Amino acid sequence: MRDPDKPQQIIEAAVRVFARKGYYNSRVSDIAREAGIAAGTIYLYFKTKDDILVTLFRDKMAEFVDAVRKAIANETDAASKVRRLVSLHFRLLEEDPDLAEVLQVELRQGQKFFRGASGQEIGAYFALIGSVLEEGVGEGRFRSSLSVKVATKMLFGAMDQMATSWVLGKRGYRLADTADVVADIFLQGIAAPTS
Amino acid sequence: MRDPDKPQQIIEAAVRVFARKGYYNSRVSDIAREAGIAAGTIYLYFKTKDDILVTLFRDKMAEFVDAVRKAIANETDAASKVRRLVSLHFRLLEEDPDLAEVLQVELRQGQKFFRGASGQEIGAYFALIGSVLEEGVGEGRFRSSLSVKVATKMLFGAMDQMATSWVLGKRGYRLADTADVVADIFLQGIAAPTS
DNA sequence: ATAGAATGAACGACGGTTCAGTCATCCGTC
DNA sequence: GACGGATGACTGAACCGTCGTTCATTCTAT
Repeated sequence: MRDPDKPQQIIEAAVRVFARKGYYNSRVSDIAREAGIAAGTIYLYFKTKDDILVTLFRDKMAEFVDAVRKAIANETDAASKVRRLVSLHFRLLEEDPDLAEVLQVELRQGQKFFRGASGQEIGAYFALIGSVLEEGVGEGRFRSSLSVKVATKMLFGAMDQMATSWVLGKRGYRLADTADVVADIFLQGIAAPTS
Repeated sequence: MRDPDKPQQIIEAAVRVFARKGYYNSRVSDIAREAGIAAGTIYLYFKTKDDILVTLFRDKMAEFVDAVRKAIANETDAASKVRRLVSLHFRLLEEDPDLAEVLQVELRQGQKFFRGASGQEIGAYFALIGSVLEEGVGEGRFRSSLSVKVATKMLFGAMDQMATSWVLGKRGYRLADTADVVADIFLQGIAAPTS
């Protein structure tokens, strides 16, 4: 009988392999070996090699955004939500370095060549950040003149670059330890002038 | 006689082709056709396909960093330098959309798989940004407690994401028009508390 | 005439995908 | 309980199209 979570196992194997060698330098047979199955078996669960990457993006990003959404739901004010978001963003990547590698490095290729695939989920993350910022503007804590779109991209970009540097570097420090500094600078940047 | 700027022509052709299809989906013969030469000719000037990408990165990044360095040299205070840097960063990418596409999308792959190649030049850009921030701290305009390393990555990441969004989007607006907003938020974020 | 630049057809390696065969599991029959 | 056939997951060697790269030949400039 068909193993119901074999696709998941293949995805997990693919994350490890892609993290090590990158998508285009990974062989389907590498993924198969990593998953402990034959190359042909992968084609029982995925249409093509591309399909593996697309599914990986979709699953992992959706999971990621969901975790962040749940975590900030409890916080009461927008500033706290931003702090929590940054902290969790870093923590999630730090806890799964292979996934971090894949998301950080392959994501852009993904956005370009599998647009519809991951675009949805990335968009959801941007929307989530944007809604928090809107909330802060409503509270009067963030500048009323704030361009939420720009600020959203800036925060995401800042976090993303922190993560990328951490991934590409030797990982000689704890990424999550920088969360407060990042949140501080960003929050001060968008804060309403103290009346 | 060997044409002395044929390598340059090949690089320019490669930028256009990579922008269109991405590195791994581009054929050496595509680059040759784009450059109006035969495939074999490329191998008179470049050792391998990888070599084209590496050289492209090195040349273009060095050029980029140099342009920025020169532009900010005139400005008197650190804040103005930051404004000028952001503005030029966006303008340079906007003026050469193909290059923007390649740098934004392929750069990470590049950093990972051709590390030594582009790493040098990227590092130079980070160092340049960092030195401006140090200067601002020295002036007392930026927080004395500022983590320059973190702030550098945040600014770069913010600019990078603005550019990436612009590239991946329909380019329905002027990237350079957002430069002031970005600089404003960042500068307020790192500003010293008003005494 | 000669040198060296350019050509592009051909080569060979590579790797995604397929599919004929194997094997494990289940179920009906005796 | 034993047998055997049916089902379908799984295998992995082989296939085949795709390029990166080479090199014998042609072209061009001096």
